[in-house]
This record gives sequence, C-alpha cells and structure tokens, in this order.
Amino acid sequence: MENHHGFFTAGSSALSATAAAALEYGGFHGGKGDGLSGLIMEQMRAPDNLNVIFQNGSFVHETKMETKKGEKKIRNPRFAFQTRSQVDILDDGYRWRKYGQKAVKNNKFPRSYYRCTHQGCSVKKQIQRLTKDEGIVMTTYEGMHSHPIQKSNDNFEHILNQMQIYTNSF
DNA sequence: CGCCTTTGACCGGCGC
DNA sequence: GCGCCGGTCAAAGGCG
Repeated sequence: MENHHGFFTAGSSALSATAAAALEYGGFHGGKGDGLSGLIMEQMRAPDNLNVIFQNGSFVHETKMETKKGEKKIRNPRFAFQTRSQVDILDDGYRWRKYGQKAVKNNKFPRSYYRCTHQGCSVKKQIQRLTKDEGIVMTTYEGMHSHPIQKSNDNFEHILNQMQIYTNSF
C-alpha cells in the first residue's frame, strides 16, 4: 500500500488504511499490477457521515452530521478527493449523465452534478475546479456502484497516466 | 431515435 | 416570512 507514487504524498497511516479499504473494495477490474492501482481512488469509500478530503497531498477528514430530526435523512457515504488535472472530467469507466450545474460561492468555477445512468444505480458525483488553485479538480462521489463498469477502462488509464506525469513534474 | 448537455425554475433547509 | 444557498428537475436542443 506504500506504492502510491507521490500522488498523495502522505505519511498518514489513516490514509494508508483508507487506501487499503479502497483497494479492498476493488470495483475496478484488476489492479493490473502496474503501479497505477494505488491511484485508483474512485472506489474508495468512507464510513457513514465521514467525509474524506485530500488537500495538497495531505489527508483531512471531516465528519458530517446529517442526522437531524429527520432521521431518514441519512446521507449516502461520501468520498471526496482532489486531483491535479487539466481536464475536469475524469472518465472512470462508468456512464454519467449531467443533471445540473451551479455557481458556488467564493469560487469562480461552477460545480457540475452527475448521476450514474445505470438502471437502478443512484450514485452521484460532483466535480468542481478550485479557484484557489486552478490546477486542482475536486471530485466528490456519493454512494457506491453495485454493478460492473459499462465502459472500457482504457480511457481512464490514459488519463491516469497523464495525471501521474503531471504530478511527478510538480 | 436515443442519449446526452444546457439552463432557468423549483424546492427544502437554515439564519435572520 | 423572506431571502440565500446548495441541490435537483425537466424542457428544449445538440449530436452521432
């Protein structure tokens, strides 16, 4: 688990543990053993009400209390991470339909909302570029896929390669 | 024709 | 109540 390549330059054991959980969940077909598997964070998940955020390679977690008086208001597990990338859309192999875009306060870039188009799958994600550092794209996943990937993974791997190059030259 | 964006309207929660 | 804010809906249009 220590082989994730400077992408998240973390010494945090918490990060390692989370990464382990991600790989354990292993939604992507095959780690391919090419060293990129550590970068595949899409499938990482956090416990209920736990928001996991990576900032500048460091690891931050924030608990989110959603359970108020509603009780039924339990949010799906959420997972957020940031990547340094020129492109906003990180193709992770699933098919997404965009269902909204909103301007966010204190941010000059809009936030985009996507939903997984697989029948019966309600996984959502939001993508937002940070004003603070335009090179960073923040992606937040909510919920987990309970079905296989629909698209080829080739594109995603390509993008991962790009990201790796990009981060290494940092 | 099927699937996707775009975009303003709408909605619920919250603070004043 | 009212207005803001974040999130979602849905009509219209684009594109292969």
